[in-house]
Amino acid sequence: MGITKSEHFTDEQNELATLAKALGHPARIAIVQHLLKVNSCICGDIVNELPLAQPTVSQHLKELKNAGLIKGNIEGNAICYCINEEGFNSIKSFFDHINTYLENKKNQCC
Amino acid sequence: MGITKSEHFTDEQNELATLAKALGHPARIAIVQHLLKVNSCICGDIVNELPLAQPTVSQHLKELKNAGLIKGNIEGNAICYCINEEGFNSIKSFFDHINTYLENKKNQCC
DNA sequence: AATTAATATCGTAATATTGCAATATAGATA
DNA sequence: TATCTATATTGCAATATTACGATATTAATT
Repeated sequence: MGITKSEHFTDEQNELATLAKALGHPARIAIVQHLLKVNSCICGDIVNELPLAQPTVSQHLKELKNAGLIKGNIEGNAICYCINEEGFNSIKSFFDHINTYLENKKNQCC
Repeated sequence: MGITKSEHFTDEQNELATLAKALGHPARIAIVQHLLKVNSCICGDIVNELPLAQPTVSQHLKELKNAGLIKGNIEGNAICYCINEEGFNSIKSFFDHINTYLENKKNQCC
């Protein structure tokens, strides 16, 4: 049905899924990678970096912002984007958990 | 158009996006969390754990398997699933990069 | 061989996502 | 104020995802 039964899952599960989903498109990975590289923000530059039209990029930026993975500051008539620490911190403990698990090499099928 | 322009992005960007996308649904987060908890695998148990019908769970398991995040072993007429280290290792360096970046607190907008 | 049990696949309806042209908005500048 | 520049929003077509009933498959059990 294309409609996710969010109400049947925990808040944590829904939040992690929302964050992962926001990263689930190569354009949005590219945006995050670019922000990690140039550190301080840009926006028209992101449009120039990506092989997509300006409205499409704007939409991807909106999704990353809504998920809490990037922030945008108004700078005159331009908007400056950068990484939002909060969103990535929410993911961190999940992956820390997985890494600890994998380091202990318990992951064998039956 | 609902069709992603994968060919315009790098292999790394597409791979990370595929992995993130596979985790971009609460049911699939729940499956991974369950496998982390019970360690060795199960399958009918996963169906019982989730508030979804058996074909739906089967579909989610398939997506996680295709992404390389879980593995399945045939055990008689049952199938035993567990975490697949490889998939999660691919994500690790991306998040390590982000964590290093955030620890250096360079993330300020213009 | 027939039945049971566990899982996958098919088919389909409902909804979501992707992409962009056209247009709107808002600030800067002439 | 008119215009330019940067970004967002709207509207829509194409495609993808989600969910599940019905059915198929495969192996164990009787």
